Amino acid sequence: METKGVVQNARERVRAAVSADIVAEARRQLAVEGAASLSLRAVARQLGMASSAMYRYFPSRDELLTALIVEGYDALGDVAEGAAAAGAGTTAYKRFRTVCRAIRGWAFDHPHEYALLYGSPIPGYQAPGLTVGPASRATLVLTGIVLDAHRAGELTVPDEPPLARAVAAAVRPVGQLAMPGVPLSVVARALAVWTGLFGQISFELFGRFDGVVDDTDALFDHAVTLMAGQLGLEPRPARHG
Amino acid sequence: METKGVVQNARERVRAAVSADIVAEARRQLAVEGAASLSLRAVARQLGMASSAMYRYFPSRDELLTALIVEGYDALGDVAEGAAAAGAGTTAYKRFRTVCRAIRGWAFDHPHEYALLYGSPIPGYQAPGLTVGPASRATLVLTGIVLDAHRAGELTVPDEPPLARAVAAAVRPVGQLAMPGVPLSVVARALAVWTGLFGQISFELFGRFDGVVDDTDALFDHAVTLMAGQLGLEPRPARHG
DNA sequence: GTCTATAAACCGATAGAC
DNA sequence: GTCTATCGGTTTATAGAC
Repeated sequence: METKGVVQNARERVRAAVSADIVAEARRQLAVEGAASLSLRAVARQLGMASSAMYRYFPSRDELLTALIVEGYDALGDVAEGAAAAGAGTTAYKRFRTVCRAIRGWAFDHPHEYALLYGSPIPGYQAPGLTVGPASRATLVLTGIVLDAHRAGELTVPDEPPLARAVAAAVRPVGQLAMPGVPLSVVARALAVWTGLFGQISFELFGRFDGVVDDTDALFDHAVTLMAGQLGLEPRPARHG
Repeated sequence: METKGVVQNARERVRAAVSADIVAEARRQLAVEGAASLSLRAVARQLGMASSAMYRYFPSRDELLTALIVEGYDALGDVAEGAAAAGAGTTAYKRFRTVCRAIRGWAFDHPHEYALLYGSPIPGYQAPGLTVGPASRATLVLTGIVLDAHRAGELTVPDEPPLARAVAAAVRPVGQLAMPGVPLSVVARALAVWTGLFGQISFELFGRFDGVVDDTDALFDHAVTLMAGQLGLEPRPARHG
């Protein structure tokens, strides 16, 4: 029993190592070529393996893609969480800026991975359920800042007409899940900021600003300022109310 | 001379017709399969042509892609301009809503074409210069609304700290081009709204709201309301000042 | 300008020996 | 679990007859 256990552990370890090599090489190719032209054969070739050997590790190309997607979401999640942790103790406003900039930084360092996560869907590929956990990490960091700000009284609830009933119903579930206690109007704004942030990054990364705006660094910083304002996050926290 | 001219015209007409057929079929396939798997051969097969015959019309796959992109921008531009024209005479606020909804509607009717225009860049494909004209049509409709609102005094210039110098410098050129006379702070907000609009549509279309928000219709309408507010467009125009 | 034929690749996936 | 060999398909692009 003991021996078999050891062997099995050794085997599993080797298997895990090879599996990691495959994902690493796939990620390398993704970074160069993009997701569309990722192929099992090319990965196998580069690794000196037979293409058929891949199927012991990934039953299909889509499984490999899923692994890459999960890895990407986790990498981005790490970055976002790290930035938030580094900003612990400062204002929510400052933390928000830091996290936004960190997310953008990761996107620029890994453009193809970013495109894999937030760009066009890959035709014929359906993401399995296990991607939703890692996918929500970066988002939860942002909503967490809003939640913290609200609890700390650093959040100026905007003065606006009440939400239409359909809007309130639409945002209530995600609000209760990610920002319990935060007014639904702020939840709706947080969703708009969330899409705005990734819209900004995507526009930059996908070249939509080419020939329109040169200094996209400055533009991004200003966009983040506008987003913070939309959320009611002020540079100097308002008096607690 | 005359005869030759007629023949040449007839030839050109046939050529243009076949060329249009090719683009139409390619667009049909794009709608089903997505841009990544668009192939000259498949188009030829469906049209009953030899694959080699395609090269008389499009010297490479990229040229066909360019034709599709230009066609897509023009279709979206038509929709946006049509919506703006239909809203002529009403408030800028209303026109803005109508145009946003029209753009979203087109995107949902042509998801793959939208992805081609506003999704991940296609690896290895470089858009030639002649796409920038059609590409800017929809955008100019949006900036045109802001410009009109400003001229009509329907635009409440937001109360905010002055722009950082780098931001002002970054947005000045596009402001002078698309919204001459409009304060740069509003130009910057218009850019943010522009990215926010397409970010919202992309998030919806690419499934980023799946499991987060169900009623994306209501969410979109509310997002547009927030955007209008950001621009200083109010449902009831403020007193001219 | 359209055709056949072909070159020279590529792909995912599987069968079966070892 | 890795290999060879293969199936059955795909692609872009070109050559040359008609």
